[in-house]
Amino acid sequence: MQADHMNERSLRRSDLAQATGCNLETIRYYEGVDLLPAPARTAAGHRVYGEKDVGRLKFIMRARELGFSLENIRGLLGLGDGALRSCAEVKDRTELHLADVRTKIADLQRIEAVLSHTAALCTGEDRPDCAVLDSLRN
Amino acid sequence: MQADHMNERSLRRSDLAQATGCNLETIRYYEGVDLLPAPARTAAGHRVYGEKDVGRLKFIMRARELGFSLENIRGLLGLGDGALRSCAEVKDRTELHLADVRTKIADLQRIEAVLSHTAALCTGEDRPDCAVLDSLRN
DNA sequence: CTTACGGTCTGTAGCAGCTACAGGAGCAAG
DNA sequence: CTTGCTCCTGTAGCTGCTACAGACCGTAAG
Repeated sequence: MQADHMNERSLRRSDLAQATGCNLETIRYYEGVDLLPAPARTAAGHRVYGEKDVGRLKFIMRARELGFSLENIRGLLGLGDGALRSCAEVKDRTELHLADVRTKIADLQRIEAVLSHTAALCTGEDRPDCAVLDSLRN
Repeated sequence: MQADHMNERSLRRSDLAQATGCNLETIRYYEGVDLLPAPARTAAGHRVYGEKDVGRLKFIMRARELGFSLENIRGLLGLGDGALRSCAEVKDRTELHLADVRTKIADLQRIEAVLSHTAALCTGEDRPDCAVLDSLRN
């Protein structure tokens, strides 16, 4: 990291990784799938990033933590099919995603119920028959 | 489907798919990854299945529905590193998986909380600023 | 100046767990 | 015999990375 001209620091790829907590290779991957813009290069071809890239990558990572797909994030970033027009569109996408998350929670809760029920039936003894296997066999 | 010799019906791959609800190609895939045994073949090389295969595939599918990985299912089926010895081992695996499921539920619930909170802040108006995006930007 | 050690570059293969094709052969009915 | 379906194999694609190999580059020590 070194001073550039005014207040833009120049970051190497490893600096960007460090600044965001993102994996080094993932940065290159995100560039490849058009989530991060192709950065400037040094004469030798090394990528040079700035503060804007830090912000954008952090945005992406936070959205990933919330379970948005890369496709969805492209939408949130205003890429893809035309720029995002309004708050209303973002809200729509968010609510669709929220519905998805709620469905997943419900599914997992059903699974949790079945698993905890059958596990409770297990004696834990050394016999070869097993309540879990029986329930899977029907 | 036709009578074989005694009470074993012979099933083609499509019959097995139909009988279990499994995708046709997935059956071949499961054979490739050693979840289903390589079946007998007709003279022309077509796979021939029996009732045991139906049971085994149904077992696999039910375990998949409960979120077990193929690796785990191999374990439950007594493949992999030596046959499964006892009910106790199955119970162990089940409880490990159960813990995993509970962790995923907790994660998704945190996500749900954040998403529903930020979505609620949205006015849904046509202005370009957005509570969701702001929260992602920090 | 040279040498060593790291960083960076590219492209590609690998992970799970399928799904879907292409291109060829077989089989049953009309 | 031909039509139309199934079946066969192998391989590529999907998501979201991660991890190499092999080639450069850049810097600091000796």
